[in-house]
Amino acid sequence: MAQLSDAIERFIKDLMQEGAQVEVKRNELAQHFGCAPSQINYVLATRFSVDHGYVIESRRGGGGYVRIVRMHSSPDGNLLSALLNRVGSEISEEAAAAIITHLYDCKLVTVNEARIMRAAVAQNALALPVNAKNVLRAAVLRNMLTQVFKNYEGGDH
Amino acid sequence: MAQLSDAIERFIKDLMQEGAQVEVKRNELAQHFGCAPSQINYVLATRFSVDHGYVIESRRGGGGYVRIVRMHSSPDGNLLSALLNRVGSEISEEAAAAIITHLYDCKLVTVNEARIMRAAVAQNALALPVNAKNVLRAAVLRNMLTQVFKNYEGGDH
DNA sequence: TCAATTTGACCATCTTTGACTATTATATCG
DNA sequence: CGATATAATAGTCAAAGATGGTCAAATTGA
Repeated sequence: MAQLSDAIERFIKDLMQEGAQVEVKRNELAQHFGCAPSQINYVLATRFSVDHGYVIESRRGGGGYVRIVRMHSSPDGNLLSALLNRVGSEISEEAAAAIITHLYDCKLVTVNEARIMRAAVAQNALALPVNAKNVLRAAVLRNMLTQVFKNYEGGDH
Repeated sequence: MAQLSDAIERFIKDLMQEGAQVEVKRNELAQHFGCAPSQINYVLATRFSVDHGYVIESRRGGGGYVRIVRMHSSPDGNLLSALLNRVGSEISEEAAAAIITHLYDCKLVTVNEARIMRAAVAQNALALPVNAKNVLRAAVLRNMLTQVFKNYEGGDH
């Protein structure tokens, strides 16, 4: 069997031929392939993860959707994964600041963006026991990093 | 399927093109879209809340109306304290996002900065029980807000 | 056998509708 | 004229509908 997941992956990538993002209805797609809706999530999780260079956005309820966004794939293609990896599950304020500065040095963020990011992961932003702070800081930083690498073409929000 | 709520939101915003306020008849609007009158209230509540920068005024009875007023805030020193106040000790992701969008509308942050900020306060950035998330989110947001206003006064780009 | 895939039951969130309530203007009655 | 009934609006809230998400068990293919 030609691997359902592969077929769905192919289908989505074809849809993305032009444009860095595509929007689908989970249920419609599932019906198109005659499979369980959650199969779609499986494909997204295994073939369109951040490590694969994609970000998924979705919305539930009436008029819901699933949007697959392809991130920059320039020389910085692997940088995100590398950085996310480096951040890991917890990180100190200093290390976080260093990573942010690195982003700035690479011209991936502006001075102001860097400042905002540092503010988000500063000690006093996290009112918790220190070790917990590091876990939290890592989560916040990972989220911001992913955002920085997103590629919205002409997108607006 | 064109998302009734989105269509109504669009319609109202188009009406507001010129002018900071617009007045409509709830029932007429509902009839125009062929929906229940309370649908209008839903749209107003979810897309024209105070956090989104709007205020709703209305009057019942004969000649009744619903007036949507866009708040305008100047980037003066009071806005920061107003916002910090609004954030308080805890805040939901939606409210935080709305505040950030407001900053963007006021040209106090760029699109990218706004995106980074939203990412920093997103649900999945905070791996904790929900109520704790709100407290944390408030702290992170307050820190970023303060930073944004520092940039503004320091003026440096 | 084992890892990848597929499915299904149950959960979370957003939207739409409708029944019931509250308020205000206008017509009517004494 | 003043009190009251009636009509015209808008508001609330909870249930139903429409999507998407999660997780673990079942299945499959190498």
